[in-house]
Amino acid sequence: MNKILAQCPLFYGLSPEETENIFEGIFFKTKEFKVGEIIAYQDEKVENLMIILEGTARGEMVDFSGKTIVIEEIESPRPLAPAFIFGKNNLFPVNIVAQTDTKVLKIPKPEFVKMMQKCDRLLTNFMNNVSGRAQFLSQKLKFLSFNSIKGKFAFYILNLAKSNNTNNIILPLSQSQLADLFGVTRPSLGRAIRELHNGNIIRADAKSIQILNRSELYELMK
Amino acid sequence: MNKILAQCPLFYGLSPEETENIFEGIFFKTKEFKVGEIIAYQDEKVENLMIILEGTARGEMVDFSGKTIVIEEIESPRPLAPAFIFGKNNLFPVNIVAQTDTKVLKIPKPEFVKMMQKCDRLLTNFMNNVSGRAQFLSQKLKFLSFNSIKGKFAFYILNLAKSNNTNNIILPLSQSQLADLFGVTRPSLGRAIRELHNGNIIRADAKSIQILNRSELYELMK
DNA sequence: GCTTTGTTGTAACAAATGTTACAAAATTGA
DNA sequence: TCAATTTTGTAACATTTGTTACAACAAAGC
Repeated sequence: MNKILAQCPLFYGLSPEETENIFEGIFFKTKEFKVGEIIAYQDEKVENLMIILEGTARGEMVDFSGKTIVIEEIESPRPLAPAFIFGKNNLFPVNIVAQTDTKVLKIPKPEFVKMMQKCDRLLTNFMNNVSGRAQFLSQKLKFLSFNSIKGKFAFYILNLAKSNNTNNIILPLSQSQLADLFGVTRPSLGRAIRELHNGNIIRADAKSIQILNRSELYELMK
Repeated sequence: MNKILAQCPLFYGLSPEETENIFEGIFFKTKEFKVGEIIAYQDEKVENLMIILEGTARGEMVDFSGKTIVIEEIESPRPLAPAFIFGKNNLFPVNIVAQTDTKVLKIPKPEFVKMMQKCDRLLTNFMNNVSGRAQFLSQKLKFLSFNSIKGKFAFYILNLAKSNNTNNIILPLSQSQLADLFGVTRPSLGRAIRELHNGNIIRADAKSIQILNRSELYELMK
């Protein structure tokens, strides 16, 4: 088991011996699920840290109509919904279904707290995991907050320009991919780019973009 | 200081003596800022847990709708950007500005880790805080993913109906307030409600809503 | 009662974006 | 090289939402 766990983000940087040590005196169990079985139910309280040891699971979002949509695949060895173990509303956000036969490690929450107190590496790994998720969501929300396509595009190319420290950018994605990323349609994005070009805010030629008027771009992000 | 900290979410449930104890042997410092001074810069690396002991600070945040940027006030005693201390991209998400003269407690990250390992209450308090934020963001993002006004409204009233277990709902907010919540304009929301009414999906009379066709509402949420 | 204030209903028009469709250009593979 | 595929440019039209404005109505306070 410890070999498997070494690949898990929560146990990064820990040798099998250290991991062995952390589990010393800790109560935990493993449980197996057949294909299609539900590992955890939406809105069920999260009482354990669950780590997939073998197999694959998927998070199914069940909408009101009962029609299911697959959102995410969780491969071994990865924790299930780590951001929902603590917090005020610590319920599984979605149903978790076994996509193959799976083996799951279950550690009760108080036991996991003990483990983190024993090992600062485990503590920071877990923190990094949960915080990383909060940061990811925060970014995504910020991105959604630019309400126009031009605003999103402005934000996008200004970031590219910042990291390259230049006014000339080569778009690393096709317009279709960008449109998907922005959650808009491809022709709409194309039109937005064209309008920025015609307004002399950027010069756009296929994948190559030159920034002509930075302050206008900032303006669009408001 | 310990009296102040007792009011801070991270130190909930801890007596002044326990708090005293946790700080034993921990390196930390306090720093004071005048009105208008910048306490932390956007994109600056977060190396310390910072807690406002006196005064108020403000940061710019995205609101519920994701559309308007509002100024969030951070009053003492509260931690600054706790979700950005750990994680891969641990940079301050926004500028944090002193709104009054403020006094800030700074605890270096490794020292804070030590503190959490000493005290499981502090550990779970911190976890609850960060996880709570991830859960909050997750909810907001889900809400934003309903791209039409009708979809948002459908989601809203179905949730109300679920918690009351009925088809008859009294809206607890005015249309203006709802519109703000959804990040849309009041007439647009009014029109959406009217159209649902005319389509015999709901019966709407001022604040009173009756659900006539659930499956249509589910459909709108896609 | 009356006035004030806030809430709701509604309409005309503007702006932004989606939808569909097609052609030109670029890229890729054989 | 050449055909097939992907990417890009663009247009016409539909849909959604925002903007502005005003009237009807209700609630609250005097």
